[in-house]
Amino acid sequence: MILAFQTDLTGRIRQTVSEAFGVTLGEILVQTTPRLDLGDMALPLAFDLAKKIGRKPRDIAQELAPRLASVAGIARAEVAGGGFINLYLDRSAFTRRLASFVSAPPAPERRDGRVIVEHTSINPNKAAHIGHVRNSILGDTFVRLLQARGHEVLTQNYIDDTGVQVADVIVGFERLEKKSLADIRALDARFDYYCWDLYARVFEWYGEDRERKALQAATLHAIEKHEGPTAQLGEYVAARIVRAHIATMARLDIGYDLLVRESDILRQHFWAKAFELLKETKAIHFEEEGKAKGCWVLGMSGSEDGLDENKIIVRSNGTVTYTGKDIAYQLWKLGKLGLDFRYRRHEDSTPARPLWSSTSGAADEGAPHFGTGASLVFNVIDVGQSYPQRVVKAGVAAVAGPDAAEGTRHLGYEKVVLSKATAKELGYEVDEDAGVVKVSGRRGLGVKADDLIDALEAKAANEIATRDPERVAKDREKAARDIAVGALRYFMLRFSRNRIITFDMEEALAFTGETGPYIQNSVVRAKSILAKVSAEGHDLQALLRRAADKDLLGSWLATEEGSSAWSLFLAMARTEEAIETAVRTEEPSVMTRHAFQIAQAFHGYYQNPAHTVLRAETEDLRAVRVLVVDLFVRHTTDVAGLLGIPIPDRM
RNA sequence: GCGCCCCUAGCUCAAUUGGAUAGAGCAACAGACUACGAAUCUGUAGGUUGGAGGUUCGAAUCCUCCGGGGCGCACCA
Repeated sequence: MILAFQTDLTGRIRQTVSEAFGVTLGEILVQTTPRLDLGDMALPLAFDLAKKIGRKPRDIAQELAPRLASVAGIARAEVAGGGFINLYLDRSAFTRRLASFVSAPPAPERRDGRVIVEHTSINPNKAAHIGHVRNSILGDTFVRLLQARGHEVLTQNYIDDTGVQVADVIVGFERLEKKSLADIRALDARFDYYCWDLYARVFEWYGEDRERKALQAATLHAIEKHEGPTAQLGEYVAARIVRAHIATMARLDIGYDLLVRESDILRQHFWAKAFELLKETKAIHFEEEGKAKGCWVLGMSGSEDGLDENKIIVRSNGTVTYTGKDIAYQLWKLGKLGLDFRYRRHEDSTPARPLWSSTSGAADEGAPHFGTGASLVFNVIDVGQSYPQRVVKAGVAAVAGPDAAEGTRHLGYEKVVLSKATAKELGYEVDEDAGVVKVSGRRGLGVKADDLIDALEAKAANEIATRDPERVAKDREKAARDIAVGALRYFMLRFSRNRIITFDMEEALAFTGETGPYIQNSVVRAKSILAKVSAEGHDLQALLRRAADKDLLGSWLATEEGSSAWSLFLAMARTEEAIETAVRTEEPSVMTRHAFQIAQAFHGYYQNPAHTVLRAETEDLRAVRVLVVDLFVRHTTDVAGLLGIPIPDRM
């Protein structure tokens, strides 16, 4: 609710400054003050103005402050420091505005143009691990934030079902285990876990005899040709693993609208079309000599980032590289390819969350048209892929122009490594000199996503059992699931994207301090207060109406208790701003900190025994306290929802 | 060699993108349950922001140099 307020405010400031100094201001920065007793908002604009009109910042501030004090919603304005103008809000009016906003949040204004977010995109050859979890949680949360900003979002998960990683597992099944499709179908072990081990074994097996590595290329070729038993096997294995990944991510409340399979990109001849476009626009050229003789290369020298490099797109044997396929895919996302997939409903589609898949078979009737193009595309891919992502962007720029390239965003994030302690705990051999341990799919080294979630659930169930032994098992399990999800999502989001996360089991399992469960706990407590007040015969609605009185609120907010509540109100009002910042800076961690700050403000308020609702000295006090708790519950449930953090009934 | 990222309290991270006295969590220490559930709260201690220069009203943030660590620069994906 703060954005509309600030828009009004900056409009008035612009007008006032223009009248007083005849200067038109650009962007007007509205900041927070270091401490609440210095005011609720701070304006550093006198510093900029000082340069423009050649006067001292403090003098300018002195002159402006009294004029701003008359703006609606501002109680008073003071000059502080070298020339800050600090604004004190009309707490009563602001709180009433907040209350109506929170009890009936307006739908965000719809923005033009569709946004595509691609995330997860795990190779379909083994179980998901913690690195993938970071990707998916980051992407899913960003989707939620975009939607909260009014964007229409299409969430995609790219399935590289014709890649070498799948081929490796197929080599394992065919050569190492001598299994047929029927044998594999009959496997009733956890399939993604089975393949995790098999994949590691295949690399050991390759290592024993160099000749064996040739099987990888042959198998890949068979899969790409989409003929014969090996290709059938590849299709089956990839599809089954994808379903395992979907199930894993569903535990974290992560879903998709569309799965795009690389095999369909090949069979719909997306690349052939993209190749034409790249040639037409002279984005790529044929290399007659030198290192890349006989290849089609994309020149990067003319690109904006000034890289003086060439990237091979078509090999001398005529096959296209992954980067080339990615350019085709990216052009499709932007609606610039002129081709579309056919679509079928996926097996894991539900009425609540429809899921579609690209297909080269028959299209389902009534399937949506996903290929109409997006104005903005976010690719959630680890930061190690920055270079190929830049190449893709350069290709897009050449074919579709600078706007399309600008709409192609790499939402990069650093990797997740294991702490030494956790690696040891998992039974891996650890080099004593190493500070951390890198995960390695080839060596089967890493923490599987489902194992991690299981561990979190077990720990949460344990905690509940010690605190609340009477609790029935079913109820306990549901709460444990919610807590596990809250803990994991918060943990993966609280770091900036460019931070390497050193994953430590003990740290990830923590439920105290700056964690998801801290936020969940604050809301659960608040809800239990409301339930109790209601159970004692108080009418919550009547109390809320009573609290809405302007004078009652005004005088109470001036008290010490009111100030404590005020800091909470102000924090809640800033949610809109936090969402805007998180989306603009493409940094979801902004939101976790914001949520934590709100929860912390509430804990600070309600923990004070002098602020008890049940034993309130007067009905007026009970009324305003109910207002605090009620607003907090409603609002924080929504904020947690933006982070994908569920609120259990009890915990 | 070239490019990108990181270095902030003992540890893990923030700092509204150049703003006020650099803040949180964990760990440590001292307190608070006869109080709407203590997964909580209150307090104490902890800093030459890797180092040195520079830019300006103002620098953790921008520039230059140096040091330490990580990643990328495939006819792999």
